[in-house]
Amino acid sequence: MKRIDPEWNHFHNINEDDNDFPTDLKYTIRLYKKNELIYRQGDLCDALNILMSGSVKTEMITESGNLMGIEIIKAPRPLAPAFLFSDNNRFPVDVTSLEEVEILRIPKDEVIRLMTSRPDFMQQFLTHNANRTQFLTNRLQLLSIKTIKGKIAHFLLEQANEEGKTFTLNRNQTELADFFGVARPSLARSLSEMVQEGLISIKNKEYTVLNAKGLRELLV
Amino acid sequence: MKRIDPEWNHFHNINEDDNDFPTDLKYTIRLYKKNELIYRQGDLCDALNILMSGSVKTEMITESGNLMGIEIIKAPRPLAPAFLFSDNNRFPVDVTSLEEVEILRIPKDEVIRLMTSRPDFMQQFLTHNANRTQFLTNRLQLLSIKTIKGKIAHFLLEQANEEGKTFTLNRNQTELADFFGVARPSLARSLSEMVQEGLISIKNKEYTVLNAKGLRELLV
DNA sequence: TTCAAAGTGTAACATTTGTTACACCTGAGA
DNA sequence: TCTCAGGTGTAACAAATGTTACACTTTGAA
Repeated sequence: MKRIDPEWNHFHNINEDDNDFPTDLKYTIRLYKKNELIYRQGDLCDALNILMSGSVKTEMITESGNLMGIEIIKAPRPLAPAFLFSDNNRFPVDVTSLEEVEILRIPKDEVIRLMTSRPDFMQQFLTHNANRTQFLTNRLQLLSIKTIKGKIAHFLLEQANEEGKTFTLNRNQTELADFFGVARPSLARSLSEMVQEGLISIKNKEYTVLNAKGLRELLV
Repeated sequence: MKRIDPEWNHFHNINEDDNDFPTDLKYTIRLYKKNELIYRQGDLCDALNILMSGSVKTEMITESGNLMGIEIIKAPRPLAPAFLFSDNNRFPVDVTSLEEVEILRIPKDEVIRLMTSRPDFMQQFLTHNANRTQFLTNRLQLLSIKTIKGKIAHFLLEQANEEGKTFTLNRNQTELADFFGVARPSLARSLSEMVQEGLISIKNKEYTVLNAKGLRELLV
């Protein structure tokens, strides 16, 4: 079985080709051509939608850390699984196909039945939701820090296990600035100030926390 | 049965006094005195903790919209239910009792068993998580808008169903500024500029959207 | 090695927001 | 009615961040 994105394996596990696929599961598969409007903002979300192949464009928040704006989702992934069970179960944004798209649609009742009959699926579903909540909480913490230095401190303290330990970031300044939601030169300025203040040291993409206590004071 | 906060009813439903309380459920109830450290940041979270009575202090993000900082949680509410099923199932913050506290503790295995055996409980659990995710997503959207005018626009467009319709806010400027995470005079300045620009009108606490299209352009 | 593209450091200036301070208004009680 | 506390409008200034521009460095491929 193809395994692309570890986080979404459990949804990819639901696959017609799978021997384990429940034979009595009620579901539909819908195909969309390129540039079709799949869901409109405000549409009722009464089924679990799993993007099986292709890619779509939405404006939701994603695991990658991007906010709002246009967002591209690639198969295999569920579409807005958080909205299936919420009280206000309506799509928050438009969903449009970017290419030929295949969507597996399992009605809410069936999802519930599937979960009660297959504890492993239920646990995977729960884990997914839990991970997403945790991600959102983290992201929210980061964004709620007002100053750029504070964001940097939060991020570096999370990365560095120990004071004085050196670690390599696989993001460049531009990506880091996007992640923080700030302008690139502003990030560079803050970084160089923090180096001057002796809080951290940077050599290429190798970062070292020199003064963890000082960093913590920036978190406000 | 006491029903304090509608969102948490389903957890309050699990109550020893309840006729419906499952007789074979394995659980423990722990009592804490005032100012005891209940959980420490990094502690393993392998059970569903429900605060049955009393109140505790934490630093998590809450439904009320407050970010980080010290947060007070009053019974009945679960403590960090999102972390029970997440891959990184550790408490993100310290939890300390503010008064005498009673905590119902259901092991993870038992929670799973309870959910499979009682679909209504499962659905309530799912709905709670879904609502929380939706809340966090909303909050994140708001925070990811950089300008104060943008935040105001986002908020007012959400409140106003129609252009030209007048509605009353039950928050004063100070509360609104806290909600947006900005300084009060800055909010007032932005509001009065938006009134001057003809986007909205304000009379006491009655707000009217005059130019919805113009507001949408502020969302960037 | 050479060269172009991407990444980085930094400066000058513009813009936005925060801070502080104070005057005014409004409404609930004495 | 008076009074006072909370809420609001606004101004002057400070601080942080964004914008634009450009030179330098690193990297990777020809």
